[in-house]
Order: sequence, then structure tokens, then C-alpha cells
Amino acid sequence: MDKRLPKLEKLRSFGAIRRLFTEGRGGFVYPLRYVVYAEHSDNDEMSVEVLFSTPKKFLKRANKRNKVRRRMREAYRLNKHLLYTSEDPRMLHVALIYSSKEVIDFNTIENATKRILENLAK
RNA sequence: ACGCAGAUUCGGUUCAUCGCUGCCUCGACGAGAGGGGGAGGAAAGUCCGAGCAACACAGAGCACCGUGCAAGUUAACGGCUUGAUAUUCGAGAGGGUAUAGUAGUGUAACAGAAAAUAACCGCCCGGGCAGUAAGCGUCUUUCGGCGCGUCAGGGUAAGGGUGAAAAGGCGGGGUAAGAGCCCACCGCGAGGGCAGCAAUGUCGCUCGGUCAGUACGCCUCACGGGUUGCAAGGUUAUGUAUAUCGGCAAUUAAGGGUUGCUCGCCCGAUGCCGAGGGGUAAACCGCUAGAGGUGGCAAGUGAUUGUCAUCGUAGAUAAAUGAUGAACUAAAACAGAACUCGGCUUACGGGGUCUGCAAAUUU
Repeated sequence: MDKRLPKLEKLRSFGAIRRLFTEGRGGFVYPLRYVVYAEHSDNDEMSVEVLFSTPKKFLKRANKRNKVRRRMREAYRLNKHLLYTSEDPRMLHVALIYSSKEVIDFNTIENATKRILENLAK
């Protein structure tokens, strides 16, 4: 199973991000908010681009934002197979946004990430 | 030893599994494999000073801002070092704070008679007791004397519980009472000698009789200050404008630039010709070897400097340097590079080293 998360799987294009936030649909699983935009895949293969964000509004200190973002990325990396085993191949753009003023431990973040990915895979 | 003071230093480590990033080698510049790098003492605040870059540059006056003891140090500084003076905390080692000038000028809460002119209380002097006010007691035969009170006048700044601060202090003389009014000593100021580069210190010296209040401002003086910051700025690809630039013609006027204002200076509407390029958070350069680190020796009290040797030490771009588990040992503190340095300030669990202090306690 491929657990790597190279730069190619990160959402980096400005236009795609703008489209994601204007046209995507969202949800919330404590402590994460997520936004998703789906397209039909051209070659019938699953392809996902993901974006992690920790707003300065919730965590003032840069080192805390770093810590949380790294936990989110790690949780996604270890569980992204949930998406790739989906029955319905699409091209997905996903944004995961941290929404808590506390620095939360890895297990909670991982459980939230799992539930979000299971929802998206349906 | 415990306890203090100062300086300096460390800022979790190891293992396992799974990852991220850029560099080197193989491969084809791809995929992939291997190797060896990968946050801090403050990376932070953005408070000073520089480098670097672009733009501006015609100067003058006024304003504005910053700095303000001396000498040194440095690329530079408002930093640092050593020292000076005053004040303050501490038993001590030591620590904190302040510092140009005073010619002029303003303000000083509360308290206090009064906050710098001198008034008030008080003290003293001689006079009146009626005209708007007050006489009384006592001695005396009376005139009148004495005492108290009271009224206005004059002389005083010794005393007046305050306060951050009260117009030199103490003693003697002097006086109606007092006062540097006079004198001695101390203090203060000026000069001179000596010590020091200097700030300044000091004196068996000379002069001045009062010369010196404190705090905060205004003010004055000296020195300094162009603006914007790597999203600076440059190269390449694509290439449809209204930005922008140059030339010519035309026009002197709205406006713009020159840190703020005034003057001065410069540019100018529009047309034609030529150059140019918005966006795509495009790619690359800038981008890390630098006033660099470490060690030795030498100079210096020191900041620092010189010299020799040696080391190679993050360069990301939606943004890497991590996650989980285990052990040490206790779920380490503050905290995350964004062009680069020198400082300052602020945050910080727990240690290590060196030097010094010694009031109390224990050995």
C-alpha cells in the first residue's frame, strides 16, 4: 500500500482553490471542517488533490499551527487508502481546515479524518 | 554543604516503523535506487543600526523626528566596553535609575501659613483708646505710672507639626526684636596648583558673604536624518490592452513629482510615429561564503583588534525539517527560518561550569 504523499497530490493551483471554495460542498467533523469539489475522471482512475489549512484566527502561534498541520497531513497520509478503494472513480479536490482553538492530539484528528474520508468514498 | 551575586554554557537523547524536502551519484534532466544534509537562543517583537536593490537627487528657509556625562570600540548604531558624578536597594559580593545648556519661561496634586512674589500667625517698636472700634485692673490725694486688652502704622524673617522639595548649617557676637548684619568652623561657587586623554577628583592656597531648591515641560545648543523594502529587483516563455517610456507637433493650465509647508526646480492636455506589456499566484535568478564559525597565539582592564590553523553549516514557495510507539526520565519550557548581518527588547521548565560573598544555621 502506498503511504507516500508527494507534492503532486497537494492542491496548489490558485484557480482550483478558488473554484473549490466557491462551488464545493462542505461539512464538519470535530475538530475539522472540510470542503470538497468533485469532477468526473477522464481516465476512470481515482485522483485526489488535498489541501491542509490552519487559520491564524484559531491558533496565533506559528509553531502550534505547524504542529497541527503536520498531524493533519499525517492522518490523511496514513488513511488516504480509504478514498482510493472507492467504487466510484472521480477527480476530487479536498480542503481540510482545522477549526479549534486547542492543539488536539493525533488520535482525535485521525478519527475525524477517517470519518471524513469514509463519507467522501461513498 | 545549604543560601546568595555576577559571568558563561546546554536547550532532550537513543532505537523501531512510516513519511517530507532540496543536494550528490547511477539512471535519461523522467520513474526509481543509494548516500549524506535539513530551524533558534531567542528563528519572535520589528525597536535601532548597516549591507544589498529600485526610485529620487537643484537648492534655500522653516517645520518635524531622533540622540544628548567622558573616553574608547565598530562597517554602523540610539548598541557595547571602561570610567565619572548623583541617587537608591542589599549584611556583603553586587544590582537599579539618572546625566547637553539654564539666558528666558510655564506648571507643581494632597498636605501646609506659604511652592518662590511675598502675604498670614507669631516676635519687637513707638503711638492712640476716639471719629465707624473697647476698654479693664492696679498703685496713687491728683497729675500720672505699671500691667492686660484692643486699633491702625512701622520693623522682622529666628519659630510655625506639612511636604518629593521650604531660600546654607551650627556656635558666638550683635539687636527693640531679628537677619551673613559681623566673626570662626563646615558647606557652596569662582580662580589657581596637583592628578587624569577626558568626564571629573583633590587641596595646611586665594577670592566671593550668599552666592546654589527639586521635578516635569516649553525653549536654546550640538550632532544626525531622501523614500520604499527581496511581494526589492532582474531574466525567460507566451503576447489581445486602457498602464508606462522616447521622439515630433501643439499647448501654458488643471494636475502631478521633489519626506511636511513656503519659495524654487522638473514633468505636463491632445494627436501621430516608435518602443513596451495585463493576466497565467508560470519558470529561473536574487538565495546564501558571510563585517562567517571554531581553536591557538599576541595586544588591551575590557568592548574589540591582529595573525595562524581549521571547518563547510537549511534555503522551502501554500511553504520541507515530521508522525506514532518504546526506553532513559517526567506526556521537557519558550517557541518555527522566508534576502543577509550587528545589536536591543520580550518569553523560557530544568540543568552544567567558573569567579566572588559570608549575616544566621549545620558539620
